[in-house]
This record gives sequence, C-alpha cells and structure tokens, in this order.
Amino acid sequence: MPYTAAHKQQTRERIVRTARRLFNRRGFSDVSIDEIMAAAGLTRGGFYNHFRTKEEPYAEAVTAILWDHPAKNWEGIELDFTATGPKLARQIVEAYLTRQHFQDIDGSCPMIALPSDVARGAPQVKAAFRQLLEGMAEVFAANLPPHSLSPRDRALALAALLVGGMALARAVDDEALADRIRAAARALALEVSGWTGVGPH
Amino acid sequence: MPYTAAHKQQTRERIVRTARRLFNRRGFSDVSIDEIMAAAGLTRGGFYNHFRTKEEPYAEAVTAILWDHPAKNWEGIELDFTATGPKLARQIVEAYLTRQHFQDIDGSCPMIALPSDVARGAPQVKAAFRQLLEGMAEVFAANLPPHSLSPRDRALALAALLVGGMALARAVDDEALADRIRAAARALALEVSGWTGVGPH
DNA sequence: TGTACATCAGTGAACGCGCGTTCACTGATGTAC
DNA sequence: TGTACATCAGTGAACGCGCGTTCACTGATGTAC
Repeated sequence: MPYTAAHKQQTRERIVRTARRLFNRRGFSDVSIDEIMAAAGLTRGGFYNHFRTKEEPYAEAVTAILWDHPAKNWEGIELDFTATGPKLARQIVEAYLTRQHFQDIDGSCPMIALPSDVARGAPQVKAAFRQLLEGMAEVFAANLPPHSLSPRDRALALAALLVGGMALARAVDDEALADRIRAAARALALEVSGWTGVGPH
Repeated sequence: MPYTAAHKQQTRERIVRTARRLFNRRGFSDVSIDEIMAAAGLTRGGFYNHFRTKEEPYAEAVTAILWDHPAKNWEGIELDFTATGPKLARQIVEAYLTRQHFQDIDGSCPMIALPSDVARGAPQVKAAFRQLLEGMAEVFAANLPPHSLSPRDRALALAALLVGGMALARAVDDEALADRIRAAARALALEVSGWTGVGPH
C-alpha cells in the first residue's frame, strides 16, 4: 500500500489548516479551491482525493481551532490548560479579548471571523459552530456561581458578549473605537462573572 | 428633462432596498448584480446608471435599516420613538432579541446578518457599519447611570451582547439553543443596564 | 392645445475571467518474491 | 539484498457556467415652441 494512510491524513490536515486560515480571512465564497491547494503546496485536482465538496473542509476548519489549543498564546496570556476553575475561565476571557486575538485574523476563533457565513452555511457547518460554542460555554458554566440566571444561561450570555465584542471591533473602521469595544466587553464580562477577584491570570 | 430626478432617486432607493434584503440573506459575494436588478424589476445594465461598483449599494444597504425606523415592529414590540429615556432603551433591547427579529433575516439588523462580511469589506462599508453601532450605543449610553464603567463603555458592551447573542443564535443549528441564547442575552442585558425596573415596555 | 425634439433611464448582447468539478494520466512509494 | 509490480496521491488540462462590467441602443418622458 504505497503512500501510507498516515501520509494521506497528514496532507488532509495540512489542507484543512490552510483552508481555515484562508476562510477566516476572506470567508467561504471568496476563497477558491485552487488557492487553498496552492497555499498547501498542492494542485487543484488533488482536492477531490480528500473531500467531496468545497463545504467539507469548511466545516472542519471551524473546529480546527480546537487542535491548536494548548499552544494558543495571545498577548502572552498563555492558556494554561492545567489550570482549572475560575482561573481558567478568566484566562479565556482575557485571552479572547486581547489585541493579539483581534489582529490574528488567520488564527482567530471562527465564531468571530465567520458568524454570518456560518449562519448561511450548510448544516454540517452550523453543527461544527455549535460544538465550538458549547465548548466555550461549558468552561464558563462550570465556574459560575448560582444566580438569578442559571450558570449555563449566564455562560451563553458571556459567550455572546465576547464574540459580539470582537465581531463589532473587527467590523468597525476606527481603531480607537475597536479598542474601546474590546475593553468594555472585557470589563463587563469580568464584572458579571465575578472572576475579577481570581487574580490576573 | 425627461424622467424627473425624483423618479431616478426612487428607482435607486428601490434597488438599495432590494439589495439589502438579498445581502442580509446571502452575504455580499453570493448575490449577483443580475439578481438584485431582476428582483427590483429592472435589467442588468441599468445598475451602472445608479452605482459605479457592486460595493456602493452594499454600503448603503447597511444603513438602509435606519430608513425604516419607526415602522419597525418585531413581535408586537413597537418601537415607540416618542418614548424616551430608559423606556426607549429597554424597548430596543427587548425588540432586538425577539424571535421575530431572529427570523426576519431579510429585514434584520445588518450588524447581525453581516458582521464578518463587513469586517472584510471596503472602508465605506465599515464606516456605514460604525454609524449603525454608534447610533445604538448613543441611545443606550444616554440612559445608563454612572458606574464603574462609563455609560459609553457600558453601552458598547451592551451592544456587543445584543449583536453577539443574535449572531450566535443564528449560526447555531439547534432552535432550542438559539432561543436560549437569545433569552440569556436579554436577561443579562436588562440586569446590567438596570432597565428591568422601567416596566414591560 | 398639439407636436417635434432632446434627454437619459433602462435594455440586453457581449467581453474576458475565474470558478467548482471531472478525468485521463503519472510517478513516488510500500510490498511480494 | 535486489527487483518487478500494483496502488493511489497528486497532476494539470478541460468542461460548462455565472460573474462584474461595458456599450451601442431604444423608447418613455418633460420641455420648447
């Protein structure tokens, strides 16, 4: 069996990583299969050895950010995944709303880079998106005290605040305003979560 | 002077309204000029009597929602623009996060329908987007008490919460989850704004 | 009031181009002997 | 160890198609007389 299965899977992953970077930056429709394959060091035709349609790597790209996890490092706020509890939750809030994450379009969380594209996307794309959201909400919910809102509801609202803050910041043409939106979202998130007190990561 | 200036402007507005509906639903790239013109009851070529490029009506479509204002009516929560103060602010929060607004893709607030498209868009598109955001933030800021966060910062964070909540709800493939995100965002928005007490619109 | 005219909003064929996908191929590789 | 072979990942030309934009035109309209 020439070309091991491992080799093929490596190539496939390379294509998805490349696709993710391009989709994050320019959206689904404005990226061509040609571009993806060329950026991955391959040629057009090979794409269909790995995927049946253009939407297939798109759905995978949405969750591909999870592969990178412990390596992710925005603004020196290393996500220490051995940390637990409110400390980890706070780290996520802080890291999510950094200037680094704002600028890192390629490596950005797809919930920021692609929400409107996903809303129009195929079911498998929306399912991948949901998986990402649920992952974030779970970490938050596990670290919220009981309240008038259930931890899960509060966690979902927090996710909305983070994602919304970054999405608005990215969509605006004024850097000072973008910074201010980020800072405001961060402050409100820490305030309503009660994680202000757990120390600066 | 055949065809009055008023006639031309009417046609132009009709094109922008049609474009807005289509862009809201399918994004910038997936809508063709042909489609816009056909949906507006015209033919391809005439487009360039009104606009120089495809991006021109796109930028206008983002702010076109402001034209509709007092007529907008989501879930029976009529925005009564003679209302003022916290009452109006609360009305906006309530109306924004209704199921009606969730479902009304065509007439939706473009901040929800297009954030990632706008983030990749031309400067004039981002400027239009900012205008919309500032409009919402101003109404909020005018009705927030002084606090650890300035009214304006708090208003921006509230806008992020509303827009983020709806964007996430739309991007998810599970209706119950979408409802829950909306409700959670609404509850948190009312809680942190202090508008809970101003009565049910 | 009626008519001839000039304007320009709207038409639709045509342009060059890049897209997603298909397909016959080729050549690097792991395996059998 | 060396060689002949079968596999299939990767190649690149070709396909039909729809796009944004251009352009020569046409015909409905307001105006001048």
